[in-house]
Amino acid sequence: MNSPPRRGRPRSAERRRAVLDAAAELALTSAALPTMDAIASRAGVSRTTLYKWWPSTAAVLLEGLLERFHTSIEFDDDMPVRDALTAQVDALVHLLRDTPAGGLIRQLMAASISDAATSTALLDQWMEPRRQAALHHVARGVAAGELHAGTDPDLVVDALFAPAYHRLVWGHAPLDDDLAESVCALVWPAIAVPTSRPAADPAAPPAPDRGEHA
Amino acid sequence: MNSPPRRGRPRSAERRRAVLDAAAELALTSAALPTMDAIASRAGVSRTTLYKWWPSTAAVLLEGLLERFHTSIEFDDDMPVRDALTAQVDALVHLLRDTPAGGLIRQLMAASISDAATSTALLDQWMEPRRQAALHHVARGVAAGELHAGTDPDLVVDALFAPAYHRLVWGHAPLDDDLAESVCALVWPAIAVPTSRPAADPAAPPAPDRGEHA
Amino acid sequence: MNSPPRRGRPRSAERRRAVLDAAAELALTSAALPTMDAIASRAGVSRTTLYKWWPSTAAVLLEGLLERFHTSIEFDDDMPVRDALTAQVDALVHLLRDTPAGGLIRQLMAASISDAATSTALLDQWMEPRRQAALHHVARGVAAGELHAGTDPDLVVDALFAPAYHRLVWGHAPLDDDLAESVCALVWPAIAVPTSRPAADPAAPPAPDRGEHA
Amino acid sequence: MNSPPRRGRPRSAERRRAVLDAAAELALTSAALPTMDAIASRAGVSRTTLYKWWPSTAAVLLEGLLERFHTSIEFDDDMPVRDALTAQVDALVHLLRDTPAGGLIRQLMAASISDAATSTALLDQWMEPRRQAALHHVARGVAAGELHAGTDPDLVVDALFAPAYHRLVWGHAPLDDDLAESVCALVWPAIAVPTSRPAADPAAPPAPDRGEHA
DNA sequence: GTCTAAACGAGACGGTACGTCGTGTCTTCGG
DNA sequence: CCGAAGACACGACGTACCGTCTCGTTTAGAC
Repeated sequence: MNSPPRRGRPRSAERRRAVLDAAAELALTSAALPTMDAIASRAGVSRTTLYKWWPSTAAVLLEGLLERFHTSIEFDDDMPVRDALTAQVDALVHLLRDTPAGGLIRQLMAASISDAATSTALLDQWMEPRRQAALHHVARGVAAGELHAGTDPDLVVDALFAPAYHRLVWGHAPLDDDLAESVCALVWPAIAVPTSRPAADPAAPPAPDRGEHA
Repeated sequence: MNSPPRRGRPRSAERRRAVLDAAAELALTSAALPTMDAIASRAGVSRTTLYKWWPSTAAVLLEGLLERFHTSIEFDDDMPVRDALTAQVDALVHLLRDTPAGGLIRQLMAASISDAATSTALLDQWMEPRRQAALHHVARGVAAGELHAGTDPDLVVDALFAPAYHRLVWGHAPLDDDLAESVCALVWPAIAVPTSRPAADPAAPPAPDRGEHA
Repeated sequence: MNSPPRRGRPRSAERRRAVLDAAAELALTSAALPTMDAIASRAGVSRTTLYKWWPSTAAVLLEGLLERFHTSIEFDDDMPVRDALTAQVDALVHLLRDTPAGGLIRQLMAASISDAATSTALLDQWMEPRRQAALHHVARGVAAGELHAGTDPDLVVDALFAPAYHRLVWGHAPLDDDLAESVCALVWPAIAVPTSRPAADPAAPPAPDRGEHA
Repeated sequence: MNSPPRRGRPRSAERRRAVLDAAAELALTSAALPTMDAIASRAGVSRTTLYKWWPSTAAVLLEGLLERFHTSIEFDDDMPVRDALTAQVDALVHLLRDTPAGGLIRQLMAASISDAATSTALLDQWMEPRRQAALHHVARGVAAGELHAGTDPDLVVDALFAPAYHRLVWGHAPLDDDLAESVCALVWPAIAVPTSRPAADPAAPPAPDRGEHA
């Protein structure tokens, strides 16, 4: 059951770390993707080693990115659906704006446009898990009768997340603190099933929808 | 009022055309940005001439893009606001999906991430005119009382356009024919002032939902 | 006998001067041959004009050189042969060392090595006139019985002039003030017919020839 | 005492050879200095490699030249001084006329005029060793009382060698078989201490010195 | 005085070579 | 077998001059 009796010198974990860190630092201090040369010399590692374990700088960057931010996806199923979705978008906004992830994602998006392998990897390992988590909450909402049955989950999820990426890439507007909340508020009326409570007060019901998240 | 008495050999319009066309063709048949070398030889033009008029391949691509699609922005002020916005988004979706513009925009977005000059140019000359046109319609709607006064125009415009770019870049979902309509429908309930129709149903007003947060 | 009835605008003498001067100045302030571009802009003349009148920078330089130093060749036939030859060599040494001619000749020699046209022009218009003048004096010496009849004039002339050019090009030793005199003294004993002086001391004759010039 | 434990891939000797040969061939079949491009493609070597080891085509040429003709300098101290010097000049004449060295030297002289690095290298590695060897023989002659004590060694050496280079560069006269002998004969009477032979005929001595070589 | 043909200025253009940078592969040695 | 060092081929970069070309604009002498 244990691994086969590995022969030869084992791979050095320190060097892997050094490479991932060096790549991230370089990516964040320059507009363009770092070069293999630069990563190698910054990490104090030979180019040979680099090419042995990663096919491109984008691959290095992606591995570092995923390792650092592998959490930040899961959310409680006990949360109200709207809160859960808002929290996810909000987490993304903070990630993109306040952590190195934003810079790395920018570079990786650029790389993925001209490189199919990067594109696939980035989609599968970064985007899809987050999309699936969001889709899960949407499905939960539909199942619970909180959301209209005809809701297009993909569209809703894109509508929620796209503005954040859009502003990250184009830079024409800031990633505000309340962006997540605002976007959810913008989408919610169209998908939420009106709660059939006493309905006594026509003005009240909608209010709770967002009063507590602002 | 005529042009100044041009000295020297005039610039060749044919060569300009050949370059713009060659660059576009190359960009559309390969994943990565074409090289200056490739554009020059494809266009039958010397590299020197290329560098004389354009600083980078992205600049060539952008000029060709703008020249081909300089229209497609203007919309009738007599249209209902919602129709006007939907038409704009729809025009973008068709441009990105059914014309070379989609491929060119992808490449240019990638380039703009690592090159500030391209970023500025693309934003100013492609994105801003379209954004302004959309903002104009939103303002018109607010002025006419069709949209809530507190509407955040930037957010609304981003919410309308971002999904299309998002799908173009990530490719995780198609640019459907009805994407524009769907996105507008998703956003509309949150921003539209309820028409004083029979007004029989007091539960309808999603409106109060957001009047105060914009 | 007069020139044909010239039509059109005549060539500008000022520009010709400006070009020749600019070329010489540039050649003297840089190790390498000046470029056509540099000459043109320095002279305030268009490149077109330059190419119209001269095929290369070497041609410009040569024309300027010849114009400036077209004299400095002729010497008196009444001078003693040895003095005449010494004076010629001395004139060359001063030209190469104390005037711009040295720098120009260096550049032109370099150019002539890789360009046949320059080579021919330089040989015909610079070297040959000087060689012929020297050969004339040698022939005069032979005719007057001052020099041995078997003297090889070409060899003697080369022996006299070569050291100066050699030092100019290689720069391993200076062009001394007394170089001309020293070289002549070195060659003279071998070619001079001994004057039938008292001839008392058979060992002495060669010594005085160079004792006083060394 | 052995070499340090060489790390990395060792330099390829074949490529070095290929480059040196290609450069020499190109230099000999064209008037101008070969280009780095041409050398690289002729040698089947990448331009990068070329630039890694040599800063210019002149450097390549010089290295090839020195390697091929690194001998041809040393001469026997047992030889009579005059014979030794004549042999040296003769060796140079043959080198310049009958081997590729002549062509290479021409190109290198041209290059050295406009490039200080080439100039220094050519002087130090080609000219100086030969000059020193000649100076050695002259010093030997002075020490042995064969040459006048006041002889200027630099001048004598230049007088001996300059004519050969002069004719190589200017091409106005051929490098004859007997050039070395003729030049030595021309210089000898001025520097040789008369051998105290019978000294019977005071008029004869100079004559034999050159009578037979003219 | 025109007329006119050459000289001239400005600058676009196709080329060739430059020297550099980054890539990815290969070769050799040491841990 | 891992890793370091470094040679190497390749492709693109952006620049410098080259020599040619195509315009428009002088300008002095011929008519």
